[in-house]
Amino acid sequence: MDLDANPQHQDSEEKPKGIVVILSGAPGSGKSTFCNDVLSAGRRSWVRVCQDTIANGKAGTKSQCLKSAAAALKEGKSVFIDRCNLEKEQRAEFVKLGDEQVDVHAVVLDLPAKVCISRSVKRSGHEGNLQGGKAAAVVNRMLQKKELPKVSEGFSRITFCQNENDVRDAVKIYSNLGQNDNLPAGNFGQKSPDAKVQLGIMKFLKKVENPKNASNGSQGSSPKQEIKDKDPCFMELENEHENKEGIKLKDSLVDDIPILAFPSISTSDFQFDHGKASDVIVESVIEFLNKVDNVRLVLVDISHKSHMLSLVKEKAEKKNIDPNKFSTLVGDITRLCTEGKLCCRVIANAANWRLKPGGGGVNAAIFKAAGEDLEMATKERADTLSPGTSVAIPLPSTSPLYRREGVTHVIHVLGPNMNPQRPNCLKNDYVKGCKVLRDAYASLFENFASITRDQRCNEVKSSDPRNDASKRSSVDNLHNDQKNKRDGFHDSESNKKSKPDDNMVVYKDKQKNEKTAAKRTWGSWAQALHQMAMDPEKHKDAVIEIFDEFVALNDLYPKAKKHILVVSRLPGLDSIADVQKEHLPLLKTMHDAGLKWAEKFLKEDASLTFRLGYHSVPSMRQLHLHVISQDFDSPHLKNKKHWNSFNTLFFRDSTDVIEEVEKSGEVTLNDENLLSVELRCHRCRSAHPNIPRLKFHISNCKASISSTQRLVFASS
DNA sequence: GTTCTAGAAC
DNA sequence: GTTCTAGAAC
Repeated sequence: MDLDANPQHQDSEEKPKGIVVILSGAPGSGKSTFCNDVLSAGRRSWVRVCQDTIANGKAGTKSQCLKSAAAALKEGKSVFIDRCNLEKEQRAEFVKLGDEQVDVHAVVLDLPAKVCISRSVKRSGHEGNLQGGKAAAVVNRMLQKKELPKVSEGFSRITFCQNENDVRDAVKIYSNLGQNDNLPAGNFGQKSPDAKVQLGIMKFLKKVENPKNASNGSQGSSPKQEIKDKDPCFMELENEHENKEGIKLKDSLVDDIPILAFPSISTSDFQFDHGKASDVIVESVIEFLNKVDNVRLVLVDISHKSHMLSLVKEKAEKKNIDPNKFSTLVGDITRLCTEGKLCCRVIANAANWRLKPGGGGVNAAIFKAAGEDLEMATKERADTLSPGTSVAIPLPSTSPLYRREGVTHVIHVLGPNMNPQRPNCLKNDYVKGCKVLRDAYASLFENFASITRDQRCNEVKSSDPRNDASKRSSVDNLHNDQKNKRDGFHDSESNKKSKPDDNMVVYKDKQKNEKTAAKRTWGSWAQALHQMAMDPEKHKDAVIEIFDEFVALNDLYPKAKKHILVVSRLPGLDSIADVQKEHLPLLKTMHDAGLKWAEKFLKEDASLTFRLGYHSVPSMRQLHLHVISQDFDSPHLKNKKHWNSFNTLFFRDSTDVIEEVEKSGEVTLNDENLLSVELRCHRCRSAHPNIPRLKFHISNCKASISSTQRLVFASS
């Protein structure tokens, strides 16, 4: 059902409606190209109102744009508003151009930050004159304030484009629009509100957003108002220095709302009517959200053109369901976290009654992604499932779905079957069908609620060891804040708090022993640390301290002003993957040694900040703790892998490692895929297209480092 | 882990 | 043409 691709002809009696299309996108997102492409198709009389050129080819004001747009509409033309329009407030005046005769659309060019930055940086002679090195900073800052348009702002149609293909499709749709055509209303192509980059910062900025601006109620055109009226491109350039310190990450931006991602039940292979199913989903969601606070539900479908998603989204909007509590999301439910869309601990599976892998669709995908662990864990809990019920399966931490995505529970749900080819077909009995489907969702949500209750309970219990850790040293100003990560980007770590039951611990230990039996092999170049640890006397040049349990040495290729390694001397303990409970005293000794060095360096230079931790998958053999200052000011930091190995969850803070081993006897390690994620500043989380630009940025960024990391500062 | 370098990206 | 990345070899 390609609702959005087919223009609808208006009744010839009716006067054709005008359209205002408000483009929304960062510099470099392709707004001007979009307009020009549509204009050149020439099927409708369009006017492009561009703030960058409105004053005789030069930049003008918002009110000039409004005037010009209104005039064009009066002449029966349709209008593109070509300015960034990233924030609701910046769009509001333009939305008011709409009336019975004029529809207001939004086209959101929500392309990856990296793409916009690269384009902005390289462009020359762009009308807005946003070029060169400042572009990256500007684009990042603008994206942090991004508020995606909503129908409730007054748009009749919103088209979201997340990549070039989406843009091409949208251009096609508007290009094909004749003077007497209009387009169906609604949202098209939207991802979850969480899918955007830098959500954490955005949320924070919203929360504390400049109290000084809040009082801006003046109607006249004060100098302040004039700046406000300018397109943010300009504002950012003019105010860049003032704004530079504007970003401060705070604990308050962290939210820890349990999320359930679930597929639509019964509407795929079981052929349940989509209209009825979407009603049931929306009603069930409302009922659940009325009972339970502080949870989020996300309906997920892998297809961009999902009929179910658009139906549900439309109905949810009509019912005014808070989009923060319930939303729809296009994505692979088995890869939501690694795809950067959503990190949730609990996912639902549209299961079959035998609770067996295979078939197709979501069921096959989830069983495949979770591996044998899920099959075994499922078998322990249930053999079959009746329609209208669900069963929650705790996922063993050895499951790839747990390790990679942070999923702690899979809830199998069985809905009603309307497919005569499958068992227990209800033969079109939708009275019964709807009831069973309602029961299925109610059972699913109830299971989810009970899991979150358990997890919350365990989180309270688990807070103690951390306090112990912080008592270990006077300089150990470790932040014992919530561990939840701010950006939802690779958030698996915060998911590891659920306390497994005793059976699970036994099971996990067994798996671990099997795993350690197959040791990894190390190349010749990976032996250097091992050799130094075994025979430190021979390496006096690098070694700075020798004890029975460990040696400390200067990293041969330091990635920051101060970067040392504390290397264990225990034979056979090659990496953090080999660590078990018996190694806890060693880990603590190494941590204390690392802290002592950090303290020493801080006495020499109090401006430094340190982090102590391990690489999830080290390149060098022999367990070693990195003690590294957070300036990352070093010519040896040359590539993406270097950066990401210290600035993603690939780097495991020593304190967290100790805590996890104390609790569960092993450490959660994160995937090497993290080494290739996009480059982000460790302070303000802005994205950068390449290493040289990132390094330039971090040399200037003054934002404070996230307190979710275990930092060591100078004690004052 | 680094170095070297082809070729992609700019 | 220059910059930057990523894969192979060590």
